[in-house]
Amino acid sequence: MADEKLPTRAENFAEWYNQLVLKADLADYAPVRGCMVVKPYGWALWENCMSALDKRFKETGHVNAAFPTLIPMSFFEKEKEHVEGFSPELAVVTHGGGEKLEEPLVVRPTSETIIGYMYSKWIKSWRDLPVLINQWGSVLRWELRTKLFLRTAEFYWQEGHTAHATAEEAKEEMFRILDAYTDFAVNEAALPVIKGQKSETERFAGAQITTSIEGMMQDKRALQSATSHYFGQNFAKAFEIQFVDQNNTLQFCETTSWGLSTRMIGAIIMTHGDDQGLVLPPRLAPIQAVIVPIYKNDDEKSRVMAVADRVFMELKAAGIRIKMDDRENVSSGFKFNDWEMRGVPVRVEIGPKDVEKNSVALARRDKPGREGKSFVQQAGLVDTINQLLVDIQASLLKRATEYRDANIHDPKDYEELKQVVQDGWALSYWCESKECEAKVKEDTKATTRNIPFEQPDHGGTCIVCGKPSKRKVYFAKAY
RNA sequence: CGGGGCGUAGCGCAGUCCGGUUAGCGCGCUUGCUUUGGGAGCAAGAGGCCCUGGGUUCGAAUCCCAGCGCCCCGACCA
Repeated sequence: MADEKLPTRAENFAEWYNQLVLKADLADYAPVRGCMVVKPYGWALWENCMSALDKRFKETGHVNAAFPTLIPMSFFEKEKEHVEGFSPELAVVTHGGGEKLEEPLVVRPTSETIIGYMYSKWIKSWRDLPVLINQWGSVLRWELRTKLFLRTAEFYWQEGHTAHATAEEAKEEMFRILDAYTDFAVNEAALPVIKGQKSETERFAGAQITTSIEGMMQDKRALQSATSHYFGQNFAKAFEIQFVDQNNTLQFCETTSWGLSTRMIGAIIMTHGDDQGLVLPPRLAPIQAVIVPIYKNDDEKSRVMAVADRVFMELKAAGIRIKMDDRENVSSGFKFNDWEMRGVPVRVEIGPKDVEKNSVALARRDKPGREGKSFVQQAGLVDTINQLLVDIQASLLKRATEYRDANIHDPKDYEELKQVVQDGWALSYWCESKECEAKVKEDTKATTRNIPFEQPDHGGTCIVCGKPSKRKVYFAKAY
């Protein structure tokens, strides 16, 4: 329950975030270091993310399945880059049933290996392709520094794994999913993310191409919100995923994988939240509107509740996710603050005055104080609230987009780049050499986020070394 | 793994330097009454292996030794 105020975002953004997650009742710390418990309210938000994404996966021909949590250790040694990338953060099971295991088992940090192994058994012919499987589950990475939702040891996500006959098809798949992620982020979560390709240093262990969507948080740090990878034949060769093509020739498959995690919830919090607490986009909010009935005595209570109950039934019947706050032991003022902390988009206040005037008071979460309050007729309330939810969704996206654009800079030279990435992003030409990338990181702690697909129609010169450069890249400090 | 901080009621802390009867405070919780349009008030209650183990002492939350755990800042990462 929201029992006291948050630090302001300006005061201490990190602490604002930590306390908000707990006070909005999204999650709690688990007894194991770095692990979190996702509480019912947080899980309801994740469920809404899941169904919006799952719908998009199904629409593009994907099916769900479930692969095991435990993976033989030897699987990780089959792909060189993959093992280098993941071995430091593996959790390993060495005993079972009271006996030491012959081969240690890894708690999956990601499932390319086990799924690759299974695909090698399932795929024989070009007729078996493509295989388009997704799984919803959790994975475990022994992270050294954790933060609720942004980086926990165990986290919930979906991971899609696909196998194709040709490189073209596999790359198309990677982009198709990246587009689905972007559509979800923009139109469901109201996050104006940027699509692009990761640099060689930043890409996934074992991938040939990694693409990502990147969002700007209110502290102007970047958050990689989802990734989609093209592996070429790397995993197919490591796990012998082969098929006979139409010319009766044995070929290796081309594979992809892609994932979006509960980290998305962190992105929503840090993009839309304000000093009063969470602000949820209506399309994903577990509760879209809450009714707070206000009364002084039994007589008022019976009159107010008659109206409140009727309004509740109407809104519910119209498909609005509605909650009645009929708690008797806390004041109205407390309830207002409590629901603001939890980010409910619309609050419906109904008191004796409203009963008399056939009105209700509406408060929209995206606009604080008096500005967000309006007094409307009970008649037509379903339409009024539906419209308000649409408005809020749009205004959150607009606000976040304007904020992002206002904080992306085009520095003139390297000196200016060093300055702007301290409190914003730079979009600059880069020669794509590791040396220049490393220099920026060394000097500023900013890394390349991605090379956006939208590029100017002409090249330029690298902001670091001055050599000719074809494409611009985003530099930013990241989570 | 380096640097810093901290383990005392469900949560947040004081008390520890300088050992001494019954270990406090705020919030929360329980019960009752009054309240309720922006975080209510009063009253009465419940709730403690003072992180663990060992030592010093007539006596340890307090001093000493060892261990465990957590948080923050770095290196590593969705």
